[in-house]
Amino acid sequence: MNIGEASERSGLPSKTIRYYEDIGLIRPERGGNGYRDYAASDVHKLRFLQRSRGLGFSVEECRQLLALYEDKARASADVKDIAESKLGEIDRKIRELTELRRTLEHLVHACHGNDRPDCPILEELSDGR
Amino acid sequence: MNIGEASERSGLPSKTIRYYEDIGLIRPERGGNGYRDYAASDVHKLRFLQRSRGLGFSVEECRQLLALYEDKARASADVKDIAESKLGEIDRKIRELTELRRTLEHLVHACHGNDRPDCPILEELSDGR
DNA sequence: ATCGACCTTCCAGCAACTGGAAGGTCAAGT
DNA sequence: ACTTGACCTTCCAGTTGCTGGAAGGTCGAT
Repeated sequence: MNIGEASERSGLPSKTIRYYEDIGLIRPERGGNGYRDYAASDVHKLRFLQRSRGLGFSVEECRQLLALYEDKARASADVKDIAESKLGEIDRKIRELTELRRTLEHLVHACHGNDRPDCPILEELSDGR
Repeated sequence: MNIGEASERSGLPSKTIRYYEDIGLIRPERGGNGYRDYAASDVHKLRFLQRSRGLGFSVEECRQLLALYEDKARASADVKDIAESKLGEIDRKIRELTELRRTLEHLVHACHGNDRPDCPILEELSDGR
């Protein structure tokens, strides 16, 4: 199947699929006309990539997960390790954002938001009390 | 003052300060030797940038905030608008990450994490039940 | 004089794509 | 047979916000 159909079936833009090939994540066959020719198993991998990227795994982590996925003798602990460290990262990000949110909300509440120039937000950014 | 001192006082790496100049956020004087020469007001702006970047504002938003900061006739509502939309963005990100966290945690819990190959995480990534 | 710490510019690279140009191919319609 | 338009190809450049390094100039102290 051509890249357009692989794109539709995997939910990834063609550009992204070509990019994934560039960085060695997939290797589709080529037809006599030079067109890429995707097998069902390629589409399967693309969907795998689409989902794992969507779960916040980096492309490099996806590469590892894909390798584990294809290694029929893998230990599930290896996969779990990756997922757990990603979970930790997500937790860290959520904590950071929540902290940010608190600060910003505090500032927004303190600001009158009228047409006069005095603004606690700018004051805070300026002198960082 | 030289860039090294401006860096220390603002908390921004020299590289970043030069970059901010490149993209037109600040314009320090130059000494006879070609060295950048930062006034106290420049350092003030750099700290402003350091704080607003830290609060999650993009460089372009920082540019707007800085312009408002320098416009003594600004309306505080303009600043509040920017801050509020940023707050909305942060909320969206937190929601997304929380959703991600839930899915990932579910998967991690379902996986035995032993040395056998069966792994619910890979299964989910593969067939996306 | 010379050393090290500073400063300068420029070029390249990170992640993970995305956009566009220039051109080849294919299937359908006339 | 010819043309149209949708598809495909490669390659180059841009995005965001820096960061690293190379090659070279300058400064202050010894």
